[in-house]
Amino acid sequence: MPHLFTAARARPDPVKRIADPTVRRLSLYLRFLEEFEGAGRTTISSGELAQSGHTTPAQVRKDLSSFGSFGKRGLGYGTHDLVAHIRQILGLDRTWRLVVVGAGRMGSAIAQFPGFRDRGFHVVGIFDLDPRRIGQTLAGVTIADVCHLEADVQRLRADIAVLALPPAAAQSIATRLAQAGVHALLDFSTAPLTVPAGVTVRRMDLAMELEVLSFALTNR
Amino acid sequence: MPHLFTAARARPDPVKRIADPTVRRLSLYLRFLEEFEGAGRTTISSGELAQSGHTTPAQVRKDLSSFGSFGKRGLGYGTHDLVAHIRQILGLDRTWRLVVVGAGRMGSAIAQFPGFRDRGFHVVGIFDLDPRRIGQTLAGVTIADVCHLEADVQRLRADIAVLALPPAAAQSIATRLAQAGVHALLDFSTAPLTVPAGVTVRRMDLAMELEVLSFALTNR
DNA sequence: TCCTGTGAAATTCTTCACAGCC
DNA sequence: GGCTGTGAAGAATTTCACAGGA
Repeated sequence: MPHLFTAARARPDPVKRIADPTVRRLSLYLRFLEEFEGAGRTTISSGELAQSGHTTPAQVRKDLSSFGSFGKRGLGYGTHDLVAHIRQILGLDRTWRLVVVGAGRMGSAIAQFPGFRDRGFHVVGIFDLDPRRIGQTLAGVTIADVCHLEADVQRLRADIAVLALPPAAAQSIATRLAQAGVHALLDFSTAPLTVPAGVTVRRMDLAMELEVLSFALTNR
Repeated sequence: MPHLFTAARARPDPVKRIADPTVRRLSLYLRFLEEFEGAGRTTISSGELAQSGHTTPAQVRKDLSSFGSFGKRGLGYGTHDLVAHIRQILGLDRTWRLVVVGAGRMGSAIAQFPGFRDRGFHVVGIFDLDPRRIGQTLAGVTIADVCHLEADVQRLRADIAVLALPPAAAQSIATRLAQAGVHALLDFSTAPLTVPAGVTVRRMDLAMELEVLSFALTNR
C-alpha cells in the first residue's frame, strides 16, 4: 500500500536511523536537563533522567548512545555538556522561523504561546481569511491575508508552519505550503494530511486524545 | 524502575489487551466512517479505510478484529454498523463531562473548541486563579475559582479534565483532580505529570512536537 | 563501587499470506 | 472475484545483563 509519508527516507544514516519515540524522549530529557542545570547540578545519571521522564535508565542510555558516548562511567552525564549535545542533535542550536495559518481562537493562542521564542521558534507570520482579522497584530506580528500565502512564506523564509484551521481548509493550505517550500507542518486540524515526500507532518489531535481517554475510562 | 503510570493494568482482558496505537487508529477510522456515512456510502472496505488513514488494509483488519468480526467477506464493512461498533468500543455511546483548568488563551480556545459538544464531550466547568477571569462566561460556562476545585469537580461529576496551565502549577492540580476522582487528564503543559495508578494522562506537548520537526528538518 | 555503553533477549507492533465466505 | 479474519513471519522497540572505565 503506498505509504504517503515517505519523509525521512532520503539518506539511510546521518548517524544510524533514529526512531520517532527516541526523538520525542530526547526532547523531554532536554527539558529536565535544563531544569537540573538551572538548579546548579553539574552531573546527572541515566537513572535520574529516567525518573523525570517516566522511563527506564536503560532506555535513556540507549537513546543517547545512538548519537555518541556522552557520559562518564561511574559518574553520569555532564549536565551542561549533554544539554549542548541534545540541542545540537535536535537542531535547536539555531532559530526556526514559524508561520501560523489560521488566527482563530486556537491559532491566536498558539501564536502567543509562551516559551516559543525562548526555545528558538520565532513566529514570523500569521495568516487568516477573515478580513476583520487581517491587519490586526498578534505577538508583534500583523495578520496577513492568506491569499498571498505562498509569496509571503517565501519572503519570510518560513521553516515550519502551524495549521490551526477548520479541517476542510487544512489540506489545500498544506499543499500550498509544501509547494512554497515549507517542509514541516504541525497540524491542529482533525483531518490527516497528504503531503509530498520530504514534508514532515505532526498532528495535534485534540478529539483523538479525548477519544483515547474515553476508551481508557470505559475499559479499565 | 518503578513505572508510575500503572493505569490500565487492573483487569488483564476486557477483550484482549489493546495497544495504544490501535485505539488511536480506531478514532481515526471513526471519523472517516462518519464522513463516508454522511456521503451515503453503505459499505466500505479495509483498503478504503486504510487509504484515508495512511495505513494498510491488513492493519485496519487487525485493528478491528481485536474486537470482533464486523465485516462481510467479499463485501467489506457496513458503514453504519461499524460506526456504531467503534463508538461503543471507544466509549462514545455516552457523553463525557469535561472540566478545563486554566482559562488563559489556550484554555479558552480549548473550552470553545468546536466539535467537542457534538462528539459527546460536554464542558461543564472552567477554572482559573485570576480574579479578573473568575465570573466571566466561556462557552456558556462561568469560570470558577480554582480554590474550590475538588468540591466543584465532584459536584459537577467531571470525568475528564483538560489542563491548560503553566508547567509549575500542573502537577499540584493533577494531584488534586486525581484525589477528587477524575481518572483522565489531558495535559497541555510541558511537564509530564506523576499521577496515582488508575489515572490516565495524555500529553499535548506543543514544544515537543516542534522539536521533533526541528530534528526532522535538521536530519533529512 | 558506581554508572555507562551495548550486544543479546524479550516484547510489542506491523505486515504477509492464505483459508474461508459472500 | 473480491474482501475479511487470522495465525505466522517479520520488523521495530524496549528491557536485560554484563563487560569496562572512572
